[in-house]
Amino acid sequence: MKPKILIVEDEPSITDTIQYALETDGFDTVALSSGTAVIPLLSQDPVDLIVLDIGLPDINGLELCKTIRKAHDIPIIFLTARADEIDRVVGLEIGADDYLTKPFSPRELSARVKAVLRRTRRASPSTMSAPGFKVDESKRRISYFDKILDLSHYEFKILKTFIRRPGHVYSRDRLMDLVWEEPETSMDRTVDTHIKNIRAKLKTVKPDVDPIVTHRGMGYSLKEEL
Amino acid sequence: MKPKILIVEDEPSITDTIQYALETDGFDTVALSSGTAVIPLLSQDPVDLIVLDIGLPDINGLELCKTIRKAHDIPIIFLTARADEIDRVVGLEIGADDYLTKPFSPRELSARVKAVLRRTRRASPSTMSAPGFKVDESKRRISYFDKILDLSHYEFKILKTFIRRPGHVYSRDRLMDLVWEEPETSMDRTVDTHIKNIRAKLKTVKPDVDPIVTHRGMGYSLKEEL
DNA sequence: AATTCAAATGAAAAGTTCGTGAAAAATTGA
DNA sequence: TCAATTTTTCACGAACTTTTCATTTGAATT
Repeated sequence: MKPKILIVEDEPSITDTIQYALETDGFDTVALSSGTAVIPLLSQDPVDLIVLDIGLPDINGLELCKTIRKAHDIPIIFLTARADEIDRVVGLEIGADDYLTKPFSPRELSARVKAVLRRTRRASPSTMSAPGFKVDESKRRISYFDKILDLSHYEFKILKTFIRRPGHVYSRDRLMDLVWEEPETSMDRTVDTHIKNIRAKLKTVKPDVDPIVTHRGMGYSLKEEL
Repeated sequence: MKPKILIVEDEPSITDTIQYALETDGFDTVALSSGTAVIPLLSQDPVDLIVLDIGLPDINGLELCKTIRKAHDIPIIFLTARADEIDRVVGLEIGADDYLTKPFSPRELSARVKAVLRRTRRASPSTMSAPGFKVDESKRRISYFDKILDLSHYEFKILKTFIRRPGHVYSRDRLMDLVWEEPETSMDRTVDTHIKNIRAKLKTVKPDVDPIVTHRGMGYSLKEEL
């Protein structure tokens, strides 16, 4: 069962190099030279990881990433020519799983792919986990120290988002983007209130710890360890 | 630049074996026979990885691990005599980076050390580094000699700016431009005060050096080397 | 050594952001 | 439809951050 990697890159020479390196290291690969074809492909051909050039000519890579993330739970590694784009990519706005700045060695890319897969593999088979948490996607349930939480729709989605990347700091805006269908809706303390409710529910299980960390002026994250 | 490995193990024969194996493979080693000495040592002598026997007589290995993790961002490999302790170690509670059950071959340990170092070197995306600094953009954390700094929003951004270009001298105005959303609000000693606070926090980690250099009449920069 | 002036410092004031409870609005489902 | 539940809004106090300012320190120049 080789993992399948989708490469989205408009320059053939780079695509070739990557493809060769990844296949040598035991991956299956598919390559696309345009961003618009990604979504249609994903819906019929599941892949395990996407290597995405954000400097594509036909589409904004960041937007594409958002779109992918809306519907799929696939790790994404970014390629970028400009080092200063990195902040937005890796930081709050998008949440890439990793990135590489051109030029890079194919070997390095392959190593990153392996690392990201190793990291997310554990998480994927429908029970993702962070300290004490288990997510059962099919039953739409999250348990916390083996106690099933009674969560509302939004609470579930927010908590799932946190669990997917423990330690990652999500701004309120970013959470809105990820969790809400229509993120434009003006919000005041909406996210805060949901966090409050989630915290209250977690507290009934473990009264002495709060696994949700507030980062003043930045957002919230889940503790990586208790 | 050999990576330095700290070995915490109470049985001298094992310590010797490990030490020999690791040094043969090009690592620097330090050994401690008691757990209580670990924290004091870490604060003055940064190491790259810890090999920790959880069956130490003087201290609970799991607790020690937690304590280390509180303040430092160092990978840990566990040694244990009892295979059934492993579950708790590798599972959610602690998050060891790897483990070995006694008896093990020194060669095996050395291989694991290399693997963990390789993995963690790359693990966190976006770790820019300057002398002793690591920036994890996604977790909004900066560590200084592996100690995680507790920084406010502006402190984080200012320090990140410095780390991006060690040695580069930033005027107060330039810093304002780069870090503040609305730089028009020019005030007098604002930047100075933030620098003061950052310095204070860095000092708690390394009291004897000040990595921030003042350039009279010009601005501030970060030392390129300590 | 004296002078000068930028920088460091401590402390207080001003300004933000968060957590919270309660109530209003929207949604769901019987 | 109506009641129950979920989601959003809002206002307030507490906690924390940022800014201001007066004073001291200290480096460079004379």
